[in-house]
Amino acid sequence: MRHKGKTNPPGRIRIMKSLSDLMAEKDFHSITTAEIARNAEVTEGLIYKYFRDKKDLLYQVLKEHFEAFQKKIETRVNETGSCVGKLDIIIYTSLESYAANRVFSKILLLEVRNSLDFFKSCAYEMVQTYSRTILNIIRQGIDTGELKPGTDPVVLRKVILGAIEHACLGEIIFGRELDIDRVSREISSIIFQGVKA
Amino acid sequence: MRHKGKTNPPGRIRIMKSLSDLMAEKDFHSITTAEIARNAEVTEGLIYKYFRDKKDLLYQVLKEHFEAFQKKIETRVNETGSCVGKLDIIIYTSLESYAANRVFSKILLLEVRNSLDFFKSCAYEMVQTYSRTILNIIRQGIDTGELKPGTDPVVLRKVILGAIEHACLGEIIFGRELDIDRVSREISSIIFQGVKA
DNA sequence: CTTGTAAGTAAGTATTACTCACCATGTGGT
DNA sequence: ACCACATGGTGAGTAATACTTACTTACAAG
Repeated sequence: MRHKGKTNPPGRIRIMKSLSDLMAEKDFHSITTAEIARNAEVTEGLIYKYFRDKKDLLYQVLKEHFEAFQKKIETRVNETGSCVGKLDIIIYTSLESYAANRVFSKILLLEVRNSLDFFKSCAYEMVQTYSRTILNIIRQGIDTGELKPGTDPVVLRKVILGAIEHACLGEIIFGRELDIDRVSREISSIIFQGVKA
Repeated sequence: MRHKGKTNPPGRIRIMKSLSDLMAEKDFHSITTAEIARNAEVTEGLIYKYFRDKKDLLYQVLKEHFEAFQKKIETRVNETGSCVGKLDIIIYTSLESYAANRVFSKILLLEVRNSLDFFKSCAYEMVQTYSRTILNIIRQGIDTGELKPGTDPVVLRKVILGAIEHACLGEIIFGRELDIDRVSREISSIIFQGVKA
């Protein structure tokens, strides 16, 4: 019989912590269930009491992280009224968050995408929330006339999200440094002012 | 003893074709070597005669697709002299290529990234070539004054690549339709003219 | 006191990527 | 002609891994 999710027993917490820790060292695929269990000081079987499978465990760990991230975004965004300012903040905060938390960034940008399961998971719901936040700000900006009328909000969001993610890729993959201030300013400038002379 | 790569025997071709076909149906991780072999009508052992491991096979399949793509980009780009025009073409051709070849796109955008091995593979070399092509065009555009002076070429490239990739994600993952003409025009407009009113 | 259920265990099992020893067929050198 | 040897291919392994199942213990409510 599987767990119903009504309580949060110590074993479950230890397992999630264990995976979270192990991910700092190596990538998800090369972490074994045996290792997770050993590290959490529980038996392998217990993992499957609380999680459908290894991926499900990953998604739940990810979800926790996203919730914290989303909260930070929302409080910061409310510090300004301007739409362009809000988007600036999102770009900056996202880069900052990716840089400060490489483990999760690596998982999000490189690891989870390979399975369609992710896009049905609770973790992906958090991504959608984040994504929707951006879309709402854009729509608002078009309404208030801050952004060019006729701009396609969905495409603009894609450009913003794509820019953010791609900007971090080099750092995540090769461990390169990222000048958050400069790069986020540059991205904002390109998207808001354009690059054509 | 492993294969030296001097010839291209039928078994090898069948194996690559087999994986390529299977990828249209499911994701790489859930395709088994047994399945690949059965589908190619060879034995499992033969796979390891021609490929170091399962991933190596994947990379070689990817590389083949990428070579064709790169050729198309290069001939089209040379049809115009303007830098903005060249970048327009790259955006359009990339979207078109992603849309026309979903299997290849799925591998590139979702599957290969999860392993650091990819970034040392022959397939990644093709990505770098593509990436460098864009960078050179941008640099040229700044020199000729077509693009704003002071633009960071590397960041601009990140924005362009990110926009292209993110634009295709929805289609690849959820099988949604993509209006290539409209979206590529919109991306170009955002990046070149900006969105600030 | 009993009944039910949640927490946790221990010993599997099926599957999977990968290996290795072997066979068959040409092909070139002496 | 005969040997050496590389190439193309086989099939029966093996170790490791994700996941299962049957079980025990603890304990709270009625």
